[in-house]
Amino acid sequence: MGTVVGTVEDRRDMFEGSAQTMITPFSSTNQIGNPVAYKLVRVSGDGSLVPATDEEILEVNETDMHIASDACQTVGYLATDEENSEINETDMHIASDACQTVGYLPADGIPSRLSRLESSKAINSGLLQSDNVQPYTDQSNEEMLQKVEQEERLGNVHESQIPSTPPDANIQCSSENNFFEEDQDHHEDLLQELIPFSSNVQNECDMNQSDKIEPCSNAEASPKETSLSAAAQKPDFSRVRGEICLDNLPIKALQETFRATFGRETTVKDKTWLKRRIAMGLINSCDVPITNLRVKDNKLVGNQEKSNNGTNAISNDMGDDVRATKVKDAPSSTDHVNGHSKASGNILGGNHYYASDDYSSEQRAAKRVRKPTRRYIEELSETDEKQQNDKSMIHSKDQRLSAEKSEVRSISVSSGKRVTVTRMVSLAGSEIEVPYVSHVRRSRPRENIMALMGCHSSCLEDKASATERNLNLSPSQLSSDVVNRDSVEMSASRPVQKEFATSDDNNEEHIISEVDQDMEPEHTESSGNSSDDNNNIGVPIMQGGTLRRKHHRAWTLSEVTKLVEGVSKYGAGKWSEIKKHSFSSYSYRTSVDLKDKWRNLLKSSFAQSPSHSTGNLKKHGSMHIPTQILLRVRELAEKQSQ
DNA sequence: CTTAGGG
DNA sequence: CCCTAAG
Repeated sequence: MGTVVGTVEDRRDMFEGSAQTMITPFSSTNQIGNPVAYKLVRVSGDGSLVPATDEEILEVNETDMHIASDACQTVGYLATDEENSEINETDMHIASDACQTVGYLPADGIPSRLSRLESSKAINSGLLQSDNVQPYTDQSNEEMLQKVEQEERLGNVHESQIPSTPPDANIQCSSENNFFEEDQDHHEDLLQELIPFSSNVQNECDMNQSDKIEPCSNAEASPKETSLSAAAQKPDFSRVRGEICLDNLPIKALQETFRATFGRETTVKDKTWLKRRIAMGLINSCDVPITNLRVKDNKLVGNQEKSNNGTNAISNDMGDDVRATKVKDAPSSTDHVNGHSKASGNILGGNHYYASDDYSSEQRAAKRVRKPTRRYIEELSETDEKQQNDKSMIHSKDQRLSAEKSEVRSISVSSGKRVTVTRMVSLAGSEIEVPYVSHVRRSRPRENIMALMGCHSSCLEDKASATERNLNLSPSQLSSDVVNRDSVEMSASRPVQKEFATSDDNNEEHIISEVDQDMEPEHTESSGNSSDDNNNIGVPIMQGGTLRRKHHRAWTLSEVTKLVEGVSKYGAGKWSEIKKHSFSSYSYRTSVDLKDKWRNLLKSSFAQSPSHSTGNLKKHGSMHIPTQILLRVRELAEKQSQ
């Protein structure tokens, strides 16, 4: 790595020193050794950029992050506790629509606010949203860009377009974030875009990283620096891209790039989003067979560009640049993340698309911050468990945030409404980012998930594979990673499942139950059930040995009958006996189950028998147990008690 | 491991 | 159903 231009420090200085908010980095124009300068600009009607006035700036400051635009996403990187708290304190009311802004916060204390302001400003001004936005660049740059843009258009005309993709797991992310609610049009677009990638959480992360990096990238790159500086004078499209300075490109250009990169068109006009996607594609190709290895935590990303070919592209430079960028990141990430070469640092932001992104970027951004240690993680999990018990913890995400100091947290505001805090969880050696949700499940993974997975195998598989791919830090590890896959899937699937289910935890169960019900009929008892626990349910057992919740199995009348018989024969409390004799064929009914069921029967029988003649029927969904049986149960119960 | 109970 | 404390 050679000279670094526009390092964090530089930026900080910028922030502190000048009233100007920096939105657009002059990456291409940066001279080595010169700090990156950002200028706040406004896009005027004709698409030209107008430097922000002091008033505007002030306005921004006053805005305090209340962004009304649609679908804006702001990401704050928190490097320190202070910052975290700061953010927490501040309300981020962002309602946006497809904008995404990322703010970098230096580890030291640079006011998080600034970054936000940056974003908000940009959004407010419409920079991100307008199609014709021209990056604020040098004249030469502008020219170049325009040219490039034209060229790209021409060149890319023939390219295939895939307007929309079938909704899939990705949606989950959006749904999670209330995407739909905000702005449908935009969101739809976004969704479309997201879908393909959603499967790959990691991509998201990568995207973030790249994105994040982008602004600073020029400064970072060592090897390319020379070229960069040279390029600075004469921006060349490829060059620009190589630098990953997508910032300078107009939306159209970005879209083109996107198309070139992913082979399909994008309707998204969100610059940030586009940049991200592109970067993602370049860095981590999800779909690209040529997998690059990315060492998540650290350094290295050997990546290849996806199919940049189409466009002028990103060519080699891109790769290098990216790498360089990564490298730069690497150190920081390495520091905090953990020295483990394993690079367990894969981050999955299943639901929280952005969150994950944030996180990753955060890592990079904040050198000081260290990734949660394993121990820490454990603590966290513990905390979570506690949380369940303690409600106080639950809703106070913010508090938690502040409370957990050393931890790096990413906060993402999606759709402007919710601030999501994520935490890292380690699964099978890989770390996964999990959203902090109030209703975090218990430590135990649910089998339901598996069921879901099975049902949506296609989606899930894709996801899984994608995830896996991404997760793999190094080629060699790929193979080994498979082991982790399960866990990964689990984590990944969760979000997905949510998607399908519409968000409630319970959904999963319901879905499964449905399956069960279908196969359940009484006769099954005879032998079918006996076949085995897993199959019957239709829920494959989880390979990894991950515990999955027993699939909910409704008790059939026959089972109840048998149970009653068993009780009468062997007596209540002899569950193991009963199980052995009467339920030998039902492997899925354990003695505990019998006991529980009996308890329920008793309850219902006593509750209901006193009632009227028709008392058989229970109001609720529970199965109607014939009065006879209930009577018998009562009888037995009384007998037992005696 | 089997039971009982609480969750 | 899950989890756990007790025999």
